Amino acid sequence: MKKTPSLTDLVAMAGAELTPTDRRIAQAVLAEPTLLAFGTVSHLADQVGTSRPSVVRFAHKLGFQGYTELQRQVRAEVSRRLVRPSERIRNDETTDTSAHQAINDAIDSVFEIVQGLDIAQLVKPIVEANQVWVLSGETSRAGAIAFCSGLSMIRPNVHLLDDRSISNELSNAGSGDTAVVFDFYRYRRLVVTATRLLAQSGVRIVAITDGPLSPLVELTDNWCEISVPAIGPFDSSVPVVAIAELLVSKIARELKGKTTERIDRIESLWESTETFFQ
Amino acid sequence: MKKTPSLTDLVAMAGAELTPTDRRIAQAVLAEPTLLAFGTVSHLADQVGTSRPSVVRFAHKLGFQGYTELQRQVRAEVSRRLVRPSERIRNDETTDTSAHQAINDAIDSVFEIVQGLDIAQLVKPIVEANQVWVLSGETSRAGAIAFCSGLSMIRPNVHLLDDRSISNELSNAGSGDTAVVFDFYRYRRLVVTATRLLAQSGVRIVAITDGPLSPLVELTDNWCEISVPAIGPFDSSVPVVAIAELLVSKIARELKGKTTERIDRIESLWESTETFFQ
DNA sequence: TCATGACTGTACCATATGTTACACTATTGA
DNA sequence: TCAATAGTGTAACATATGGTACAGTCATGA
Repeated sequence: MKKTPSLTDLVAMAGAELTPTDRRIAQAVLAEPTLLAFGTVSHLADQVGTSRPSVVRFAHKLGFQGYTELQRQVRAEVSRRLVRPSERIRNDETTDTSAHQAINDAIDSVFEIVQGLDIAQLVKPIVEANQVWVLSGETSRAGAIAFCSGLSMIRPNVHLLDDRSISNELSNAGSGDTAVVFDFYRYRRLVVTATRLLAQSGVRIVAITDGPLSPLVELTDNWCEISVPAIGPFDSSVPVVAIAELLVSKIARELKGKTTERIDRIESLWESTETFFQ
Repeated sequence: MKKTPSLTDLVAMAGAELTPTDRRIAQAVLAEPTLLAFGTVSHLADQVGTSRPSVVRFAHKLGFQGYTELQRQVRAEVSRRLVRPSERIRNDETTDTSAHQAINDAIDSVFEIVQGLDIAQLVKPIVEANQVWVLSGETSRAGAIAFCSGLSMIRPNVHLLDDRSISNELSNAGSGDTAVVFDFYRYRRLVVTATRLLAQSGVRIVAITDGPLSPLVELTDNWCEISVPAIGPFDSSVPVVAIAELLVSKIARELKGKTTERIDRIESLWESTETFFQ
């Protein structure tokens, strides 16, 4: 029992009482629903090769008061198809595992971005950099930590800047370096201004942030958008950590030969200082 | 080099020269592109709470001759998404998809644990604690950061112990306190020994670790098992961060009313120190 | 053959829509 | 404090749009 019958259903219902012209319209519209979702009466009429009134009559036959109403119906249908499949499920079953869903969606979108976007754009400056400086806001701190932790294993000269070290260390950065900045809405003033300073001194910027409206975006072309879900009342850093680790793995692949050597070195260093328990 | 820049790209390009109203429009449109694809100037203006001319000006700022042209662009973008919704599967780099799978599985198991296990066992000592001490190994550092960051918002006396502070601070811990320890295979010697010392001085231990064989397990009954997936050649901290944030949200629910007062204080502090950019 | 009815296009209208010019307001800098 | 400027809304306008009445066309049956 559907509350809203689909366009196909409506055409089927109208069925027998459709005139030849109606059928041509139906055919066109079923093949390309955007004609109806986006187009005007005139446009659709032209496409089908008929007159505007015929289109309106078609809408009447389908049980609508006019073209406008039919269009509204089709647009709703199209909108539903646009949202992510998992979201569709969530909307259907109102479970209270919303945090779980939100995180899964966010993770999915992270991988989507990594595959779709030109990730090499983000990786290249980090690989080539003389020194790498990492900055982060509050919710993104965990991501920055994960990034530094991983990146330190595969290349030298990785520095994590926090509130204390930032003012001292900033002067050591210069042309040939790259700064990787993690920050999200309620963008931290200190982080933004520091990034701006770095950009001005010729440091290449790679930004992980939450959208084109972020103040970080205007400082670089190498940025990537991450959506931040909520766990309970707080913003989650899970997706940030995920993208951070993905970046590291991409960089590792790029560095190839040099990488294994360095990891071995670090591992032996750790073992010699008895950092590990087993 | 994209032939047709996406809406996101366009907003990013316009960047700095967007007025506050422009940004409100951009935000609305990025969150819900159908507003632009389907809606009229009036409708969008109403949704955003502005006037029609502002919407048209927004289109101009993005480099279009008018709203109509901007709409055409967005419709094309939306149409593309309708035709091939499986754009995600396009690139099949096996490393990514397997990492994706691994992370999703790990996240799933985290939520299973949280729902299945008696999570109250972990939450209770933290809620009741006089002071909370947080320790972590290397891969779990990000989780510890996330945990501290969240927990500090909702209760006082949360201390993150790192290699430097651990020897000094350890003596401040005692009966009535709780230590939350994150550590995984290749257990960090410093963390394990410190935890043992804490346990001996009557500090309650909550451990997030990787199984019953962990040296942390023999120090407490309040522990929970997390599986660590791999992203490329590295261990991922994503599940640790997830469980950390889930713990925080559970604790927040437990503390209920007491938290709001503290959060308000922190907020006003942030405001007076102008911590944030916007 | 004509009459009937269904089907389709033309002509027209009220309204909604995108757009522009202009006026008002708030903010900035001297 | 005042002038200048950027930002935003009001008013007006030409056009596009959905809708309807009416006329023309075609097929069918007597």
